[in-house]
Amino acid sequence: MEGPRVGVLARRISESTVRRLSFYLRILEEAELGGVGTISSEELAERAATTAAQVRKDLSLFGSFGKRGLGYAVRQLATELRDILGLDRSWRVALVGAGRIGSALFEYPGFRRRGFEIVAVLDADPNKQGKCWRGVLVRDVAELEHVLRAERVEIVILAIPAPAAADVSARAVAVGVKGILNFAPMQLRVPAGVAVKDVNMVMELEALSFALTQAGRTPWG
Amino acid sequence: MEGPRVGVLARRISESTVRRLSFYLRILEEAELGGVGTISSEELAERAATTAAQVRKDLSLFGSFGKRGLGYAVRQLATELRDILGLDRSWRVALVGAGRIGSALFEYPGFRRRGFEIVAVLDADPNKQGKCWRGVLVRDVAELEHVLRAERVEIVILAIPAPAAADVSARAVAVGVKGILNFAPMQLRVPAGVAVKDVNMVMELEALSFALTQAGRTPWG
DNA sequence: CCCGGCTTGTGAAGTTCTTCACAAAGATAG
DNA sequence: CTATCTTTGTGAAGAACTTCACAAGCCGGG
Repeated sequence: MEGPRVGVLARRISESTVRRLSFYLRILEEAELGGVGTISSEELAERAATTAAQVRKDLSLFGSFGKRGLGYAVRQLATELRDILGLDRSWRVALVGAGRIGSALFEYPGFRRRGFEIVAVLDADPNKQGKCWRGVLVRDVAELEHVLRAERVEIVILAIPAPAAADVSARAVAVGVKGILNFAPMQLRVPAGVAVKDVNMVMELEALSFALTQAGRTPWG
Repeated sequence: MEGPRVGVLARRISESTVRRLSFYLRILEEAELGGVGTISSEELAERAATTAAQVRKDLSLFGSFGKRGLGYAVRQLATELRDILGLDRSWRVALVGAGRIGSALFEYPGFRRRGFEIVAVLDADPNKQGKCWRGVLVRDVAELEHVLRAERVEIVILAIPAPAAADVSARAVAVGVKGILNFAPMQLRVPAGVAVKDVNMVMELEALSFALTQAGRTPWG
């Protein structure tokens, strides 16, 4: 009804834009809960800690969703963004690594709320295998290929130590997984067409350390 | 002995550069363990999934650490990078939120290994308060200011739900904390001079969802 | 001691991302 | 119905980041 979606996507969308789109969506959903019907790029920008021009530019990459003089319809824009981000469906996710981080991720309600369903859990430790986590059996990581296929897994979360990550990643890719969320502190090598996102908490702390160190070294600290 | 450190830092260092520096450091430490004495920008680039020119540019922002015709001395460059990143010391960290994520973070050995010492844990839940985690008492978050001051905390990790994050963040900043690692899915507002890093796992999954959705929509999927 | 091969450090060019600024268009009031 | 006010969408300008390309410097061999 509005601008075309698919055709527009010839241009490459930057990672920062995608990150902001996620952010806008979260803000819109909050606003909708608060009963807000319409929102301007200015308001959206303020809550997302960016500029109004940036908001409009980001959205304009995918179409024309606003009304001049009025702003954006909150509910409609949220729907558009969910559609753009591929969140208008659910994703079948496997969690590899049933240690502390894996277990925290499994219990985290935010994933399911967004349609990411953890349909399989795997671990190399025999003591963890066979346990049942809220209806999901913890399987042997040796069965990875079988489980991924049987459960039609699309995204794999790696919550395992670095040395094991490369192997598991390669095997997952080999059976057709196209998305990996990697918590292991190492760079995964994947063929083109496979998306990897890294979450590296130590690196984030190191960036803080750098910032704090700089502050101490510069006069405007 | 080499180029000056402090003087060079007039120019702003981009976030991506800092991220890569952390990465280089990790690679160098691996190489050192492997007994490698010298490494070229080319090799470093390959392992960090970037380009040789990028590596040299990043490093050149802080000085001249290499030898032409030879490369970089692994051990020496690692030391330089630790110094640049402020990792030649230890940091006193408080963890707010003793839930699943908080507990996983507390147990994660990577933090301590890099000099980030969790010297205080706080939670709002009376059932968790009073417990002892490896020698660290879980305190009431109501005592935040007192604990942060008493323990001389420099960095706070927020592993609490979004609604509580803004309040705790403001109180931490008020007693002089200059660095915050935020796991809550919300944008914190902090005054200039305070560094915030966000870790948002749902957003990372959403970025994967976008990438996978795009792949399906484009011919070169 | 000199020469050829290799690798750094860095201006310049190229690319990508962000901000500016304004025409176009819908809303509202009179 | 017109005038005015608001806000979008978007070329163009500007800023930031990356890649190129090459002079300068170091090493090892003859």
